[in-house]
Amino acid sequence: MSNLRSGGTERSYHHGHLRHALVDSAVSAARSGGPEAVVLRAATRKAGVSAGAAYRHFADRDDLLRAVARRCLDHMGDLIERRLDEAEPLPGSDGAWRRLHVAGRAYVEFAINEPGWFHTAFAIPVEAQPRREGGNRGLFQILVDVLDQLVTTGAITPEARLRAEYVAWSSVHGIATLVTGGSLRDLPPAERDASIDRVVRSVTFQVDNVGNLPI
Amino acid sequence: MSNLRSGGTERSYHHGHLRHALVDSAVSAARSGGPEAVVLRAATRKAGVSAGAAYRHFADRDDLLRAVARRCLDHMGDLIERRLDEAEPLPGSDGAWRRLHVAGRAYVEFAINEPGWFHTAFAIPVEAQPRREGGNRGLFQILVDVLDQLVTTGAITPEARLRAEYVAWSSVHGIATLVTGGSLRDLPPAERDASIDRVVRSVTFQVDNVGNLPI
DNA sequence: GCTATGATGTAAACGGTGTCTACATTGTAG
DNA sequence: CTACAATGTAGACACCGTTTACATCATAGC
Repeated sequence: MSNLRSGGTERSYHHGHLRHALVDSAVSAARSGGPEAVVLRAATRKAGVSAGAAYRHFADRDDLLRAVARRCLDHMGDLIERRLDEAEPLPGSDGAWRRLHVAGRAYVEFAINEPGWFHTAFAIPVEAQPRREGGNRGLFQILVDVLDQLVTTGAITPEARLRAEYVAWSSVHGIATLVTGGSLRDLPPAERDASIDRVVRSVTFQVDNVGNLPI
Repeated sequence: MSNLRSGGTERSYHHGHLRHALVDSAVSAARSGGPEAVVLRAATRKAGVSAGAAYRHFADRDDLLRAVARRCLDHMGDLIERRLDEAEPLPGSDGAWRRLHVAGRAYVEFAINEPGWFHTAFAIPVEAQPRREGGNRGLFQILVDVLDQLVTTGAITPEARLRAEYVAWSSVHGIATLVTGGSLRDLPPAERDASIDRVVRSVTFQVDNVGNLPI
């Protein structure tokens, strides 16, 4: 199986799809080992190619890591879109609230089921890419759309909409990182799930209430 | 300055405070370079000692990183305690809310002013250590105490207190990570600060409101 | 069809890293 | 004073990212 293309045909001097093969291999490694597991030489080895060959397709290791992170973000977006599609379509503001809730739960669900990919997705900054053919909208855009629906359905005021992305995202991203490898990684599963539920539910109040503190 | 103790005295075969020296050096490196900058060999070099010497004091590199992370957490706790001490002491529930707010702001303040230390603090899981002589209470305990005061002052019900740690911590930790090196790292400072403010303020509503969603 | 050229892969090296092993030196308990 | 445990050294090993000079290939233009 070494030195063969994934198809199984004997390969000649040129690989043909090396860039893709390297990313595939690194994505697979990141799934179980996180960002630290994406290592250039290992990827080239699995592709049956010399180490230097990688530099025909990536400027450096970070460049590969960025490509891997993009794929992880894609997987994440895919799951969230899928969960949104599965959600029962409630009319009006109820539906909008429901979608915010579903998206938040899916975000944490991905982090828990694919911690390696989740950590890799945020291990390196990656500029927003234009929407790919058949790809999802991207994490941030999904969130923006869901929040916009809260306004159009009259669930919240335009004032509450202001910077609501950051509020919602912070909560969900925070609990996801703390629970997967962070300081809360050893929480018993039941307590962990209850905490996630509490946090995701609380996003509602966070987004809905805007204004000055009483003090 | 090489091969000399920090005091300046010529050192003999034994260093005397090597463990401390290595941690100091690594903490200093982490301040500007984050967790990736804590490298064993560099630390031993700066201590004027051979690479292997480190293994008399640390099981491996992660063991050193853990020690560094603890110091970073200490620094974080110190700042938060300081900010809490500086806060004007309001009576009753107003004071309790104020303290929650101040602690949250201090948390993000540390992350922004010391991103290297902040990321190092959470780069590796570190078990809660018993309170050190003269040290702070530890991040989590500070939060617990602040939230308990919300109950004792009657600001929130015991029901709302349940798992409030996770709610408050998630928001604040989330915005801190997103804004320092995360996906929101390029936010213009004004927008960034406004977002932080919005998030920290929203913690109030998050903690205060508990119950089922309308849907 | 032949060939110049750019794209892609190779081989070998470099410096850096974490880690181990066998050995040297030193403080200290008995 | 001496045996021993603690601590530091020297040198090796495998691995990593990265660079350089060179080999092979696809193909555009004659």
